[in-house]
Amino acid sequence: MPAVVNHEERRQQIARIAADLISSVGLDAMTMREIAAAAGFSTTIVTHYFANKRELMLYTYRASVAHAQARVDAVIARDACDLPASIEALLPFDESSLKDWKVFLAFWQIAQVDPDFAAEQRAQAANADSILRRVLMARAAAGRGLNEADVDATSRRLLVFIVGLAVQAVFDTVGWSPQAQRAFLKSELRLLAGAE
Amino acid sequence: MPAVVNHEERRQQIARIAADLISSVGLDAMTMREIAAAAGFSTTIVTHYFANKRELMLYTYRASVAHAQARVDAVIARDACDLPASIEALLPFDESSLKDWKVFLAFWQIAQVDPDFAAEQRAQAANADSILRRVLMARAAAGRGLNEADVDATSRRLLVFIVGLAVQAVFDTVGWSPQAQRAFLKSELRLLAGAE
Amino acid sequence: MPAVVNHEERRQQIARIAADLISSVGLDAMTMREIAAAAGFSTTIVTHYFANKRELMLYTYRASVAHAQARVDAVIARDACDLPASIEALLPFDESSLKDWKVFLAFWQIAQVDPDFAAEQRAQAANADSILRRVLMARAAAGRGLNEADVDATSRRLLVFIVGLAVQAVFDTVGWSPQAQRAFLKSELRLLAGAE
Amino acid sequence: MPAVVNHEERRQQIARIAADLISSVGLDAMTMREIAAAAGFSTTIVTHYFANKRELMLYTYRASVAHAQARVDAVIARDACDLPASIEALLPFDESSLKDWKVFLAFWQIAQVDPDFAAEQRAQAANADSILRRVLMARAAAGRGLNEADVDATSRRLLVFIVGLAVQAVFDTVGWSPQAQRAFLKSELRLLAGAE
DNA sequence: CATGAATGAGGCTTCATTCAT
DNA sequence: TATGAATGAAGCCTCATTCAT
Repeated sequence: MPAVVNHEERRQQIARIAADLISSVGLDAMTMREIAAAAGFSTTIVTHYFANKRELMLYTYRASVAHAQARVDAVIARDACDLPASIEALLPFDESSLKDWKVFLAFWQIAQVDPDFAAEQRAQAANADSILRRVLMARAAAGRGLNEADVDATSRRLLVFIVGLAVQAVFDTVGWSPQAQRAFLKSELRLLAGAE
Repeated sequence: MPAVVNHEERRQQIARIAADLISSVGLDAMTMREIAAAAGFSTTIVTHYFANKRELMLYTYRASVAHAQARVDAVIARDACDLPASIEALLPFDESSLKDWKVFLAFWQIAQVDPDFAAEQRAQAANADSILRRVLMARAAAGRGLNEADVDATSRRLLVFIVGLAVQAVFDTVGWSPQAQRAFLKSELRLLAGAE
Repeated sequence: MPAVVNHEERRQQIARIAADLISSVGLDAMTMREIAAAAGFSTTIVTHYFANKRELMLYTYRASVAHAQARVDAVIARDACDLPASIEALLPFDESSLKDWKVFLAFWQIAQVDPDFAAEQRAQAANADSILRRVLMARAAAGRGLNEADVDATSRRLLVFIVGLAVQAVFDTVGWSPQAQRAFLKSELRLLAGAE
Repeated sequence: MPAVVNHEERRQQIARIAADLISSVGLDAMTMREIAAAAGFSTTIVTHYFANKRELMLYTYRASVAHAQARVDAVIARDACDLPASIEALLPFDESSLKDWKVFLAFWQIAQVDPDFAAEQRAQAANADSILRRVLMARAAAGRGLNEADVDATSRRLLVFIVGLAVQAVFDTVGWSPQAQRAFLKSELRLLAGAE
């Protein structure tokens, strides 16, 4: 009997290490060798679980996107109308989400010139947008907040807000502490509410 | 007397080529060889004008920042109170500014782990903020728009808005045409004006 | 299981090739490429077994020192009092020892400015000295030759003699044939014996 | 009228700088660039005075040999029979002669594989030998010391002694201070005198 | 006489990858 | 499944040298 190894689990483990390296030493320093060393494996094993470095990177990118998705899913499962919490789930509020954003930024560089990574980026944006829209619709249906006609524009505004804030927070974790982000978010939402 | 060549001019020429390569084939594909080939020079000449690839990259980054600065300076020289035009000057409205933003995004990946590039990023953010504040102050002094007390919060909001919008525009030039950006900006400014 | 290759053996094989190149075409012409070509391998394999060219050079230096050590050890194992044979084992008497001396001379240039190579040179000198002292002491104990009080001065004299002769022999293999070296050594030892 | 520059003087100046670099940072680090920088000149000027780096190196080698020659000439001019002083003039007794020996050792590496440098090395050895012979002959003629029949063997012995001692002194300037060298030389000469 | 510009060759090293075991 | 061996491509950089001024 061969050694029992959960294939998908291993891929996730490797991708997690890759993400750690990206956020700690940068995308350029994330070499196959470094990943293998950090995992305690031989170099060849990475090739065994991923055909390419490219595939590994795509997998890592998608994994980070999935993390964000999971975070916001958990919020919505609790309260489908909780807009502030949904947005917070998408922002770099804790170490884990900050790492994901660092991965995002790192891959944006590739997404500019690589169709597959660009598609992934687009999918991520579309997904975030649909999440926001769903929450906004739920709120509209519940009579809380704006009417359905403004959902489109508002979700778009919020996405721009989220991306802009997250980028700044990545580079200035001190100035953009969770509290600072929350306060800023609150004022933003107040502004939007007042606009109605 | 040696051959007459403007040293600084050559550096700019090389940096321009580097920026072109970054925005067209990506930062990773921007090799010394590629730059030299694109310039029609030998590989060694790049080292002749830049001690390192690192120095060349820093120079290229700073040059792109300077472009944006020059654009907004031109606007302010015309009318120090023109907030919409100032912001447009900072957004990826044309091919030239779009290229600059692509360079920014590319270097963000490095800025995450390299202190010098991080400093450059911070300087850029601080500079954009001070520009926005100056315009806002001028407007306040002219009695147009908000009072001075809100300048801080507003400039911060605008910067987040600009970054968030620019990032999206880089990845979706079709959806975020200049017209779309301008319309979005107008609604944003209206929102802010209504908030007073 | 991986391909069966004795790691240490390979390193020795590569170092031997390096030494061959040094003595045939010179230290400067001993490039990684040349080594790989001479070994019939790809360039990268040298890096596979040695982290640096520097490490490879140090290893090569040490290997040559070890050769000399092994030669003299063999002599002493046969007869711990055989001073002439011990000295001959340290001189460039045959092709093999001549090659070692060429390697020594080549690395002396580096030892002048590099601490690690300088340390290696010092260790080699100290080692040769201790060998000579041991033989001299054994002879004194056996009642053959000088008394113990003169061991220090004599070993020092012999070392100077060996180095001076070897250097000349390296540059004039014709004038300093093994026979010539042996005759010269004999007269030197007679001189020392007469001095008692 | 062109600028008055003594061609030969310039060559010597450059060679002196080259020798300084060799003894301070090593032969490998003695690049044309470094020489030019140390001289305060442009790189091209070195090429202007020396066709090749090779020519410059040969010139530097010969200059160092000439230094030693000059030192011993001065001694002989004072007293053609002063054997100890003649030998001291050939040993690394002061900073200047030590630097020359460092240059010698550095070029030995090249002399092993380059005919021209090898010829230079041979010429140097022959020259030192003839110097020693001349002094020994003068002493024999003056009735001081050995008879003419032993001149050949003795000069050869002394040359081996000088080279062996100098090499050690280069690597151990502390252990082989001028005093230590002088003492060692005195005992060597006594040994030779006693052998008669 | 002297310069900076420009070149081409080649150096070491690193990387992702494939192969044989 | 997992390994170390081995490869080839490509990276940056340095050097000595030549050219035009």
